[in-house]
Amino acid sequence: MSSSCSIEHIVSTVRAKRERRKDARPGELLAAALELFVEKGYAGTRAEEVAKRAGVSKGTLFLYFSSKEELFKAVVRENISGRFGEWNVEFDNYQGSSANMLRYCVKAWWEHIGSTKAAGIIKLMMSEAGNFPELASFYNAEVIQPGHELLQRVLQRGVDRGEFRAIDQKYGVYTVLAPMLFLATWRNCWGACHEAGMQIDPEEYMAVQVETILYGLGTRTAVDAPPVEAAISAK
Amino acid sequence: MSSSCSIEHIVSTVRAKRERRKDARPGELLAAALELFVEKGYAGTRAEEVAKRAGVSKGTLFLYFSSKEELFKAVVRENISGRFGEWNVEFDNYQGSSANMLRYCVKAWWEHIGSTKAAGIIKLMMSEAGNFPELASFYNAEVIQPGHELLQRVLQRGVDRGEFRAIDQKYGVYTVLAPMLFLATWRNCWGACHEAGMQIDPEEYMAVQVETILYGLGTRTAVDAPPVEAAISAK
DNA sequence: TAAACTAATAACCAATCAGTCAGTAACTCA
DNA sequence: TGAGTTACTGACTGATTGGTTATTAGTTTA
Repeated sequence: MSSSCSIEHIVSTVRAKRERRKDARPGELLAAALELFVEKGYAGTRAEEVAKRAGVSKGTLFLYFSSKEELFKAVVRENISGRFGEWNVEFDNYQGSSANMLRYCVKAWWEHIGSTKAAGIIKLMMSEAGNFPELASFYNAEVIQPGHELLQRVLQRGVDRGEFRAIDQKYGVYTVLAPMLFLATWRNCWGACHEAGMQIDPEEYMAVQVETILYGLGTRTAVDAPPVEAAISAK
Repeated sequence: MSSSCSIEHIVSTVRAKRERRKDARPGELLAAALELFVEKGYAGTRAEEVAKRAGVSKGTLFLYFSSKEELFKAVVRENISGRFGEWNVEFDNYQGSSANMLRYCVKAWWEHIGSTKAAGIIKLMMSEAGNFPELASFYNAEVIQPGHELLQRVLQRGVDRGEFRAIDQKYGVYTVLAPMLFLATWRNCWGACHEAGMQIDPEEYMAVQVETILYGLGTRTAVDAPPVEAAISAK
């Protein structure tokens, strides 16, 4: 009795241990690799450490990715989900003021990119662009250019409707882009640093930046408009 | 005659060849190391490559710096010349409008930091802060905090004189800081990338940002003020 | 139950690289 | 001139690490 019972127990335990489906493995490896690459850079990350964090052996890693460089490329590609299609649709259907639209864009960006692991990719590309030119131009074509275009449409809409003053076409987008990307990189760089004044509260930071930007874009109503939260949730 | 002459010639040639003073060597090594660390990151930079770029052997490098990590620390320290003392003095003596003062600050920062090799340090710290916590907190104490304080003084002056509207004390500085640091890092990350739209013209970029910021800070006169160049050179 | 197949491992190998050190060339000064 | 000093070199070493492979454990199928 006790023998068959214990054998079954062992079998079920072993089975539970291997419960993870086949294709869970690459995902876990990619997640572990993203974290480590962002944390320690490409060269500073050890293949074995990635494997360990994913709960497998080094051999398994090379079973799924033929080399460290392939793993790196997969990490970047995996995390660049071109969300620009749906965002452009949202843009086309938006009815409200351009000020609120910009507020909404910034908030959406923060929720879907800035505050997620995808922000790590921004830091990663900044750190490693020089070492992976092909990846850099892929990232440029897939993320940077579409992002610029979308943002340019937003600003242009404001200008066309007489809500924003006309500013430089090319460098105007950076007025919005710079504070956002700065926040994303800053958090990923100094996130582990707990010195005084190093930590940025994203909500407060963005609120201050957006309102100043809107003020700077010439929408006098901006200062009197409802605060960000209310404006967004109302929509 | 000819013999003594030729001997002297040889001697002088040899002497010229070794003309470099002793303490030129560490400087050359630090310069080479800065370039390579910024380009390829800490882990990706080979000690021998640093030595080669400085025109010496690897042995010589370790003659001047006891380890790669010491070299890295020296590179960061070397390029953090606390210029904040003199800038604070300039601040105290400044007579003009706060708008022009901010324009001047931005221009000075660009000339002395942003456009120089020192900007590479910014990227370097962002990439490696996680791997060198002690250096990160050194950089924080030596650069980030003094910088924030100086900028805060500038903004506060504007508020006190009724030139700027009162904005958040803590996050207001980022309105100026973010576009500047973003520019510096952007150039050091994508500088080698010659894709369309990747290159930023610093002058134009800064002009657009500063005027938008000033507009955003509530100085209605900003848009009517002379362009940056004129405003600075007039002072 | 036995053979065929799959997923994963851990020991292993070859290349790389930080750091060392025995040696050399030029220079100084007695 | 030659002994001692300084500045430097480059071959060498030991540790690390990307990548390979022989082997094992478990599953499926017949």
